[in-house]
Amino acid sequence: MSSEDRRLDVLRAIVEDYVSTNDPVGSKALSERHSLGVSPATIRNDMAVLEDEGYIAQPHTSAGRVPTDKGYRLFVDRLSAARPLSGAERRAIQSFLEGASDLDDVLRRTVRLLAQLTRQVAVVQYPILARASVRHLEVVQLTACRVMLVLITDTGRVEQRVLELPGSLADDDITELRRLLNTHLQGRRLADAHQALIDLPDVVLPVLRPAMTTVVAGLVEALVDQPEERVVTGGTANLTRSPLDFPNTLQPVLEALEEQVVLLRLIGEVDSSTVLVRIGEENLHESLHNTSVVSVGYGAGETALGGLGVVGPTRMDYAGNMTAVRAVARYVGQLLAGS
Amino acid sequence: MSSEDRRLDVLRAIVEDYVSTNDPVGSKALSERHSLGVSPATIRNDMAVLEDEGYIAQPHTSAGRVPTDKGYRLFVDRLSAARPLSGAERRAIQSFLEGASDLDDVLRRTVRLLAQLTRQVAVVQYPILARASVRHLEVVQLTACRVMLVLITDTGRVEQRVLELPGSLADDDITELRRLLNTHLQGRRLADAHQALIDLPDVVLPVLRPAMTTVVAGLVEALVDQPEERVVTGGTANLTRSPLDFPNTLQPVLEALEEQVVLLRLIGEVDSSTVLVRIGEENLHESLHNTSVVSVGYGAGETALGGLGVVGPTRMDYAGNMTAVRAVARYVGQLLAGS
DNA sequence: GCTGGCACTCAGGGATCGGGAGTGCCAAGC
DNA sequence: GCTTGGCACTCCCGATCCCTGAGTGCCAGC
Repeated sequence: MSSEDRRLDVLRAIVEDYVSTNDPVGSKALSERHSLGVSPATIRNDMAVLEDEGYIAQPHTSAGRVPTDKGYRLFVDRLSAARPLSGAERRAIQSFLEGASDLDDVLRRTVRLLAQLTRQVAVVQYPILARASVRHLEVVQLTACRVMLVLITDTGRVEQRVLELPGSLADDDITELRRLLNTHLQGRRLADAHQALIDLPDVVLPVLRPAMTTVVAGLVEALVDQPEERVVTGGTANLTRSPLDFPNTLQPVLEALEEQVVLLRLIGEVDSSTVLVRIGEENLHESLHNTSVVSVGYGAGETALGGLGVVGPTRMDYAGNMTAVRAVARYVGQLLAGS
Repeated sequence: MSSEDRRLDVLRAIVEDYVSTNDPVGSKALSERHSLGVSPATIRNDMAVLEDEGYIAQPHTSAGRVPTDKGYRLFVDRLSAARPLSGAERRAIQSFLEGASDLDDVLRRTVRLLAQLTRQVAVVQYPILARASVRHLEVVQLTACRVMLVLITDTGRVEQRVLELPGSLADDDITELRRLLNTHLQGRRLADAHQALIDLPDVVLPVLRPAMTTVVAGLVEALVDQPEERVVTGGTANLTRSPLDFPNTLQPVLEALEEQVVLLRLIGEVDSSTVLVRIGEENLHESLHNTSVVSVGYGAGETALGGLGVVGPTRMDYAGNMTAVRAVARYVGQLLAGS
């Protein structure tokens, strides 16, 4: 084992100890708790090097060392074998998710499960509209010239939208509208639906044309141009578990977690199915500079249906959380693909 | 002015000062900041009486006085004229709520608005299903023997439910099912729909009977027996604004606020349109024993469509919050009635 | 390159102490 | 009989000080 390797071991040990105790860790304690095979003095030398390289820091002179963001980053990158799920966890996941009826229910359970498994704040994104395809499009007349469009996707999402029509429509017209929309859109991916929608007003009876134009405009705007992505969060109470992690910075974190936009950027950037870890200042949003985010895409195929993940202090159990996030994503992916 | 009246004035002054400063308030400071027309010594005597009667308490000997739950209660009960909304607030409400498209949007904006106006945690309940009536019921076929029921109510709620049918159905059967359900249910209140539903399988062609029975059972269970009520919350970051209010008790409060059940009991018990205030231990849920809840029903008619309110420290601006909650409820009521 | 020894540095935790705000009580006054 | 000024008393809070102990960096020896 080269001295380089041992230094990495020391870093790993520091991270592990610090994560579990929340105290700056010193050379003596390290040599006692881990069998590194060298004396505290040697560890001290290694620590000095690690500090020079920016992987650890000491809060004040004569205190132990604490991993920096860069240190956590190296630790995470070096994380080789993911800890497998325990049987209990496996059962927990299954029993938690089975029996869910609709999409809302599935995601609510998922976020709860994830928060419970990781003891962090959990965030789950609804299946991305753009990547879903149309299962059904319902047109419900509210008043003479107001209709509600209800879109149902193959991922189970139900989106509604109220539109004001230029003129009043009869029942038959509504039926015709519905029929046309469905024959042209059913099975199509929303991302590809734009052209089909644009062409629709031309194939319609002149009487219906103004209405159809409005409906198409509404659909394009609401579902293609600015598709409304949604997320659910849970377990925010976990942020307060160790008050030391967020001395005075809890408020901005909570505020950030209430912003759908922020969360979407946090969780929704996952393309593939590899777990993504953002540590401390790697997060773009300033309020989250002392949090870490572990996220992954879920979905059956190669492109993710959506993302999910957890947010917590940089001092978190990365290995455990990565395993949990990955496992939950797989289960949810199967569940949603099967429905 | 009797001495009894003056004591109430003293109590009011104590509450006001304590709410704004968060410091136990003493007799001298009180006589300086309020023109009570008597000397500190007299105020001390009144305070002694108020303490005997349990309206105020001192954290420790030789400290100022702090209102007790009972004191806040008396203060709130004595609150006569509600402070009118300022023009700015009025405009804020209108601009915040206008332009909302669908129900989700309205409620999201409402909760945000309420949190912003009161600087507390805001909770808004979705219109209660049982008090809504059916606008449309859609049946969407997922696979040969799985259908998704989508209920749209007159309050704009869209509820989905996936059902497993006993046998496979053809397209025509689905259409017939949909037609039957809608002709029998449209316009009916969900609370009254039970009987109509039960009778449905009998008026249907024998081929459809098993499917109809399943659908009816599903509907009855999901929408009448255990209607799924929902709430949205916002502004939880406000809980951390004054860390002194929840020294170590923030976690249980956050946990309680994540429980739909707890929130529903908190907000959903409003029947009329009078503002309800729950102070400290008046709240049934133990974790909320040092919070106060201000809630009211919203809705156009005499029976509330749902409830909304705010949760905050017992040391809150009751008058202001009651006004804000009442005003927002009125606007939301109008908005939902008009759609 | 590892190790034991040693001097040095501070953060954190009592212990001490004084100031100041607040109280309760009492006797005098309107 | 209420109100008021005076006065002794209480005790929280913040500042100060000290000291202990964990931890470090460096150096000489193996």
